[in-house]
Amino acid sequence: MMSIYRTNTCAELRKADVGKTVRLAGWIHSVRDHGGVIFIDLRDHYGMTQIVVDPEREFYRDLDHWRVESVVSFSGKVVARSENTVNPRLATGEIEVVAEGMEMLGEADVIPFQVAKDDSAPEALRLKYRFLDLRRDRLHRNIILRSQVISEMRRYMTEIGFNEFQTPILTASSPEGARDYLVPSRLHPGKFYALPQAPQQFKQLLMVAGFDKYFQIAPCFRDEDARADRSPGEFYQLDVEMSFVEQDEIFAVIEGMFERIFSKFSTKEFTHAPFPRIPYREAMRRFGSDKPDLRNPIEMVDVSEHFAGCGFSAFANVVANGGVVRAMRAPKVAGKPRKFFDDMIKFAQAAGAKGMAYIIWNGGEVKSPIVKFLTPEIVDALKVTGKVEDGDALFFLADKESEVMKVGGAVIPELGNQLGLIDPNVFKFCWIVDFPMFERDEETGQIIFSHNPFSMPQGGMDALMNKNPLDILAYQYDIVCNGIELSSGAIRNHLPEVMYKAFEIAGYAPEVVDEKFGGMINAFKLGAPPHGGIAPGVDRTVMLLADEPNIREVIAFPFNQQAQDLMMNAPAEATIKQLRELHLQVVLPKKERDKMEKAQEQSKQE
RNA sequence: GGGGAAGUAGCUCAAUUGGUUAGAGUACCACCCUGUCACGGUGGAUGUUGCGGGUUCGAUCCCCGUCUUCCUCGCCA
Repeated sequence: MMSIYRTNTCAELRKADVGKTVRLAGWIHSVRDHGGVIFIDLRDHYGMTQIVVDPEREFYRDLDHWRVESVVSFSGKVVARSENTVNPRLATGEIEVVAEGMEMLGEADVIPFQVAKDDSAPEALRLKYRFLDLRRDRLHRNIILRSQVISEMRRYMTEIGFNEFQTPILTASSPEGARDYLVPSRLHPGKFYALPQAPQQFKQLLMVAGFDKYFQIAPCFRDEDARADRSPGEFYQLDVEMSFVEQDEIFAVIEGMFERIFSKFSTKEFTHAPFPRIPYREAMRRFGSDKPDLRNPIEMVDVSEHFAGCGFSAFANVVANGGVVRAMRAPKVAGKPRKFFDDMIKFAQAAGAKGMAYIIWNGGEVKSPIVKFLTPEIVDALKVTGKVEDGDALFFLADKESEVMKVGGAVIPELGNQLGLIDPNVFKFCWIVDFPMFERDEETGQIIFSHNPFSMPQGGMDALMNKNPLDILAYQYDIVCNGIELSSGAIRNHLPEVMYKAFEIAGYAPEVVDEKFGGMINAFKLGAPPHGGIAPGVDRTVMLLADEPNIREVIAFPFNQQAQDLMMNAPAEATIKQLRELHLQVVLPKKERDKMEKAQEQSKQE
């Protein structure tokens, strides 16, 4: 059906349309008033078309303003532009529309920041006027990309036999994990629903129900603080669960999904399946991180044996006391000024290191503050172990292993960035596998679950009965791209006996397990298939594809860092009536009370 | 909850060592201009320098407090 507002979009008209009478509607992107002739760029979702207006036209004389971002519709004739006025940067640049009539559909006031030009407005303002910000090219494209990525995920999952399900948004609080968002119940005074942190239990129950292959573009809610790559409040994940599978079968599904998405929506190179699998402990040892950026060639190698009993007592003592010395090779830095090395040491110290040593190999000479304490044999051995080439340097960290890993995890990306070793034009994926099932709490000394208590321990019951708990690995994995964790997943523990035993090791009696996870355990007692899954983050995936450093740039209506919606003014106070219906009473912390009293005083004075 | 950075016109920024009338670009308003596409030109209006206090003859600048925003640590099965 023909629209009364337009015959064509602003991206459609070409030379072949010359002579047609058309009607276009959109936003006034820019106005160039030359006195005798006025050019208007009319913009809609699809593109832009130049409108030519004769100022003698009645509709022009009657109008006070051509204020940008007003919504108007123009009728007129499509005309070919003369050769020297064609705009090759515009898809419609070979034609223009000579306006014969115009209708103002939605006049705009003065806008708080520019839409047409790159006006770097502060984020709070952009969030308050998000609808304006979303008109801007970059953000508009990001949100479209997000929509297309989600469509493609659905298409892929459906094609390979998965069914999409919906799970409850109002559900029960889960006792472990992140902080929940709670929703008070009106019918049940004093009781609360919780918004799901993830549909974890539901998707497992769908497997127990025999549905075999589940997916959902699932909203998840966590009341935790924000980061650049973590939006507070809510986010979306491609939630996946499969029955009768082993880890590798899940990997194949997800690798296929990422291959599909990244080949379709990015021109950059990316890792093809199978993605490298790196055991957790190896990743920590080599990169000091369980989300390594594999674009960065720098990693740690153990050189403890070379420093054991050496003349550099600071390092020799660390080794003698059970610590480690690890080296990181910085390629082609021999020409760098002293300041580079001093700054790296300062950086390491800020990350918690007591210090950082280095040795530079340059044209057969060795430069280093510590070399005078070392024999030539040790220096040569370090060169071999560190795979040093002439012009390279080694940086050394010595401490307890956990400290060295922590500092190395900070220094490695910093070195990679500073030395320009990270190629922005590739995506490097990897799986981190074999997470430990248990770890020792450093403060209390107790054995605790190190990640997910519901993962299947490798070796099953036998391992739980006979192995040192700290040596037991779980079928638990992460997928990482360019240093960003896209998802965790696991083969689940579907055997009640194994579950009770795992919880027993972590210090939970069977009654406690029944009380907290009774629903799941009962389901597992009535015939549960082996199953597992994963849930790659949609926001982070789009962030990578759009090359955006901040997750808010790929979310249409994000919270700010304080978990507020500045446009809708959320969260907001509830009315007395609402509170009464929900049987709630608000008790503000003192700080907030003081703030409110102050605000009330001020409004009284006014 | 801790640490860091920032806060000056609607927006982006400047303002010498603390110095007298706080400037520029852009947006806005008026006028001029028939081929621009970030059009150009002339002129105009626009400020509680986040807020409160202190030091000083004098504070955008120094000090204290406070608020806001971003980044970060904790947190994120």
